[in-house]
Amino acid sequence: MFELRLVQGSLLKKVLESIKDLVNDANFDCSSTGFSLQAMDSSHVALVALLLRSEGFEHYRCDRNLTMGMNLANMAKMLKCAGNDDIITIKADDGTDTVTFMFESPSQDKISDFEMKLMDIDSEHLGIPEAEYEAIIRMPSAEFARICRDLSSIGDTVVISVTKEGVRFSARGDIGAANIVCRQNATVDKPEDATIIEMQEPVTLTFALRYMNSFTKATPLAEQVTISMSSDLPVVVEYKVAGMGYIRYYLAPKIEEEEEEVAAHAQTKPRAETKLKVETKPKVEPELMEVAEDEKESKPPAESKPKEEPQLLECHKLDEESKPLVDGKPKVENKLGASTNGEIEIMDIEQ
Amino acid sequence: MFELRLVQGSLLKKVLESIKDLVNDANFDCSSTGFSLQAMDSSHVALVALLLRSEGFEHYRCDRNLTMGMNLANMAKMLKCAGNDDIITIKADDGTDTVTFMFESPSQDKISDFEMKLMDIDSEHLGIPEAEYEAIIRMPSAEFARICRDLSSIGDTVVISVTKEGVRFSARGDIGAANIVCRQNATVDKPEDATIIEMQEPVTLTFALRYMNSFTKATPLAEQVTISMSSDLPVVVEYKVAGMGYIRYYLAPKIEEEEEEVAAHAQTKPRAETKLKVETKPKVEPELMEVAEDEKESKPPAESKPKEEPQLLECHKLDEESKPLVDGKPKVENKLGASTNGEIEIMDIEQ
DNA sequence: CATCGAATGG
DNA sequence: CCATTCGATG
Repeated sequence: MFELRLVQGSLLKKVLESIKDLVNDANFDCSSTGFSLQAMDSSHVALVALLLRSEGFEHYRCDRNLTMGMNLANMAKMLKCAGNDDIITIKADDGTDTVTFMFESPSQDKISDFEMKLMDIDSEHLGIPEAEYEAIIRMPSAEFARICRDLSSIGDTVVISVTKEGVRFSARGDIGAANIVCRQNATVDKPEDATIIEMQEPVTLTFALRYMNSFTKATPLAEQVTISMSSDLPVVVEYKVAGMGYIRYYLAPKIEEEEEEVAAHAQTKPRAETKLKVETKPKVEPELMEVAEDEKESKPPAESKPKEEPQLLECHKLDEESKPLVDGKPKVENKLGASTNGEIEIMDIEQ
Repeated sequence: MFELRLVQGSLLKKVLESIKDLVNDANFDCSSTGFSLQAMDSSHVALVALLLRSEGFEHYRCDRNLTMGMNLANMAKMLKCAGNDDIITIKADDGTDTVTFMFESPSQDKISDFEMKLMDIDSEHLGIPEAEYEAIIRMPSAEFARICRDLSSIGDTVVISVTKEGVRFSARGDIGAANIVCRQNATVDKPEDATIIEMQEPVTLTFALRYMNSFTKATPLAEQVTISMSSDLPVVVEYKVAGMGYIRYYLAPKIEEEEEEVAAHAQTKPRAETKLKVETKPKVEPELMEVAEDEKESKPPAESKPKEEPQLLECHKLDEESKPLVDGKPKVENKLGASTNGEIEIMDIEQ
């Protein structure tokens, strides 16, 4: 039996709004650790990783690991029926192929339950590599969203360049070219307005704005966004889910051409789409999740540190032999970087 | 070299929103006097005249008169990328065919620049006639917009009748007829709510609501609108741009038929479109611009008074022999009425 | 269905 | 002044 209860139901609503445009169907992995999802977008260019840790819920019970395949659009539809102040309970009994969403109004005067059929989804189980990122930008999520939206009206592609002075977002297209430069401004006493750049090495990468704009659907979840970049690695765009975990989006960079070429190119023919290639992991290697320390201190993937003895959890499917938990709150190390299967590879398609 | 800097960038954004629906491509005329534009709408029925005087900018530099052909939709797109509080700088270097829009966020933490290609536009250089208007209505712009919108749901055409008692806007169509009468109410202590009618002669004119509704896109620019009318002359709908100048829209009246005929007509066949015919002035007669006194006192074209020796400025193209300026702030009289070229003529098409 | 613009609330 | 939401449009 699986049951979770979330008093701040609006969080779950926002989470679904943040991923439903990118992914049609996906498996939610339920374990004693938490409620999580990893999925590629339908065109296999981007990847979403969601983690909602069990500690973030007011009630959380997961007798056995379990995978629930859901149509995210339908799930979002149902969650839209919850008031923003409603308490949401998700329940799945063993041996049924349905999940139930329960919504309690704050006053307890209205109680709804919505039952949804589960789906059997070919689980491409994804290994997400950890990396040391050369540059990590932390900035107001609304500002990032605005920049991506603005640049979309100029071109399809954004070039993000990080230097010590700041970060530059550039686009060009038929009607002209644009550059937006954000200076570091950590000195603000309002931390939510800060723009902070941690840079080991200058990095310049190119991305499809279409996906960036999908990512920014998560803006309502967090006032700040973290953008982690390394040469030739997928960018990680992370939004924290307050007190519970995160949504991370991964997007492979477009293969860089020479600057001049890029410019000329943009005006003559569309650029080839670079795909984020993730090896599908056929239920062999257990899927891993990170349990980070308190939100305020947790760092982007690059900086997560091993804390305790790794606890492997098979989240992909029910596993009768799943390993014992550590006093009910298993500490699971992020083993992503160490994984030999399921690496993300950059593959240049069509060129 | 040409450069202007406007601290209240939202003004420029609004200006473009006010004209981009009416005009596709247009030449901006840059001179030491200011930044201006005259253009007919794409169907040659209406005319827009924009003037932003150099004194209205925080910085204004125009070494030589210069014409910049722009696609207004693209320009509007770029300006949309400026925040409402941003400072906007427009720059054009000599010998380039591009213009650069720079946006500085109030905190200076974000600086954007957008480069746009200029176009070579057949400049129909328009002479705009001045006239003594028989009736001038001054009223809240929002109220005027509301009236035009409301009447659009009844008919395609508005009849505006000015009498001493007030102004009547009428429309009729398949579903019925509507009359909206606004009384003069100058007594209000809130001047922005006042409706003032200056009338020498009762006037009744008929206009296509479609264009009126385009004009009201300028409503956000000014709390008051001025509507100047004379028999058989184009109406002038003017919105002041605070501290800088104006946008004026000109629209030729439809040829009046007898009231009954009009009613019957409207229900049987579409009315012929009356076109605003403007003689294209092939760079012969210098284009003139009005430099009005302080905004609060400046009057619509009909009432502008000669103040000093007229100063002619060739704004259409670089003119090495342009006349000297009066102590750097040229006072230019509106010579529109005196112009012998480029008159607006009413021409009844197709009937 | 999706995207864009307008109106309203924080 | 910015953000969200709703309505309208292609």
